[in-house]
Amino acid sequence: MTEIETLRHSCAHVLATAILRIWPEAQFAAGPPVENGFYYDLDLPHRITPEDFARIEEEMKKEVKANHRFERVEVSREQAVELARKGQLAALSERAEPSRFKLDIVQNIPDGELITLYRNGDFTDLCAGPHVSHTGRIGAFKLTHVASAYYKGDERNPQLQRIYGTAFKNKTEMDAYFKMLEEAKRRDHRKLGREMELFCFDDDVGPGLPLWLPKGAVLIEELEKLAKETEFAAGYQRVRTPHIARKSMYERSGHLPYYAESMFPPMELLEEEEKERRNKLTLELQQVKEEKRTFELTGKVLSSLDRLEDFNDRIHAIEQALGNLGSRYYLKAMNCPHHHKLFDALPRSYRELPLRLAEYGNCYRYEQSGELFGLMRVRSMQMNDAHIYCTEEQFGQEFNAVNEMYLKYFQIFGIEKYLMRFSTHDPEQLGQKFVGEEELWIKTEAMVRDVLNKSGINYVEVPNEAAFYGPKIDVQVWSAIGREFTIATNQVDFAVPKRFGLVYKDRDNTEKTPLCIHRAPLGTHERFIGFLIEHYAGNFPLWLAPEQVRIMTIGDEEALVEYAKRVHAELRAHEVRAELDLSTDKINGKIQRAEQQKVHTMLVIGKRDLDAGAVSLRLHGKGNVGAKPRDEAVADILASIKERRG
RNA sequence: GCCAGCGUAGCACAGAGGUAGUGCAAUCGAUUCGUAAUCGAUAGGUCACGGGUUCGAAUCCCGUCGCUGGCUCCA
Repeated sequence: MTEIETLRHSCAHVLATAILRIWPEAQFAAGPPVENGFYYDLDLPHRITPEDFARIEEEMKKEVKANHRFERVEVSREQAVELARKGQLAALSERAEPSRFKLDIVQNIPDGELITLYRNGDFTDLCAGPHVSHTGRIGAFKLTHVASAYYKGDERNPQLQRIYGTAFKNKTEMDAYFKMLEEAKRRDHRKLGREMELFCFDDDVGPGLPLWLPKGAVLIEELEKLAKETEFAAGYQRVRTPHIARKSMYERSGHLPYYAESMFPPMELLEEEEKERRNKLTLELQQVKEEKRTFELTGKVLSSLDRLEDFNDRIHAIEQALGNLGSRYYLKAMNCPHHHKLFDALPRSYRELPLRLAEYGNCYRYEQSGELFGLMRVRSMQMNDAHIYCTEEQFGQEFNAVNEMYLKYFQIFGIEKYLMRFSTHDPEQLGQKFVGEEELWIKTEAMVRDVLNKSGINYVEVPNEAAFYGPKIDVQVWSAIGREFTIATNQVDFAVPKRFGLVYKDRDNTEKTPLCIHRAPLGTHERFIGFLIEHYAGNFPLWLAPEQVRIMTIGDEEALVEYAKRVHAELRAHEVRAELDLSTDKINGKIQRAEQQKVHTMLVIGKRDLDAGAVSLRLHGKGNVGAKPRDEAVADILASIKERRG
């Protein structure tokens, strides 16, 4: 535990002490330090609200001022259990009620582990420590919010009240922290998205379904352009698939019923014609089954079928046709099955591999309402998806190429703070959580690890987190307000192609099942753009900026306006997103507005510029950078856009 | 989905039982200006929605929807 964590952990004890002074009946569960502070979970009939904070903080101040020593006491398990039963853990003094959660926690401490208590003043808690020496060491603290949390994080357990707070060595550090939080809030993509008119939500459309305004659509189109160029150069082929598919496909893929809850409920269609067909098929099925029974019992052949397998095949075919009747269509929650179908649409040869099918696919996932979060967690998303079908021999190289593509993108966007999380299988759970292909697991994981090590990327390996069909790499980033998100993913799949019966004809004329790499380096437009808004604080580089150039005149003399219009037309002819501000505001007002709207480049044109055939250049956030000949300025802008520079 | 808080004009906010207010943005007019706000006028609201209490509800109560902070979840 770091020094600051220790301090915050101690503050959690002080919080518990204060709460007990006000509500002696409070029952405490766990109170650890967390990333920017600490919390304590408690059960209390009174619902604590932010209005109570002042009162609680008042009591906490008294504890800090009293400067009690944190005293460490080692006890045996029996002693700890006894104290919990007597209600003396996470408590001020003896009380009738046992310390319920502490009792449970004590009983779950593994044998042989040292059990310690910590005392500050008349408060005693079960705690492994460490703590600061005295409560007075807590220089500054503040309760921040109250939330609820399931005991031990398990949905089946009761919900407790969780009080969050933060603490620092001194007030200066705490003030700096809250200032930083304010700064982060200014970057919040939800706020900037509204202010910059990038996207919006509408109650009639539905929660988690973002609508992209023209300026946001620009970001989407630019990212797609980048992806298409990059993927074209890397040998990908673009495909397009529908947004819906029949239930049968998701049964085959294995996504149903496991993921049905995360999918929008199906659309059910059963038209007259289909009803008739259902009756016909049902009759036929009965007939074939009867014939099969007769065949089994007597060996007599009543139809064209004359082998048991033929009967079974026929029955299976009818059942399948029936299953597709009265069609249930699902909105796709992932693109892979559709792409698998495209792989399967043509006979494939080893000569075609690796086959890389790419699409910005629209997916729909019915995320829990409480999970929705701006653009970062939505219900409709446009995914930078592609599936690479390859042989085992090709896998290492393909996976590495994908990885390099990630790094290329990160470089373009200047993304430095990220973490690659390599999720692997758990040998204990083969055949249950993970497909039972031990050799392939070990082999592909070794290949992935090798790629990661060779590229020198910082990564952590997380066992037991892989997809059921193979190991994966998730790229984690953090939003302005500190939430962690997977921004991109790269997964190996050696199971689903088999379920789809995907095969290619190999050199030796045998049919083989390809490996599949699922990859989405730019994740979804929604999350990626949400992240970029915060990453750039809305100040997009020129090539991405929704409004790249704004031309504004000083005054509205006819010759000036003509000149400005010519510059404007020239830029637009080169597909530069340039706008013209011919309003009657003073130049200061025009600049103010353009700065607030985060227009990347401002071309100020006054009489001096007109006479010199120049334009005065101003860059958002950087101020006036001086005049330049008009041709030079235009050429610079075009070059910067082409090279995707700032 | 669960717990809690919040929904007032496009945006940021005020009003806390007696019939709706400010700033910015918008619209119209005047202003002609060299790098972050020229002046004036006008318009804009079923106070999220539905029900209840009351002589009277934006305000109090209940329900629904949405948002926010957490928890759970995240192929």
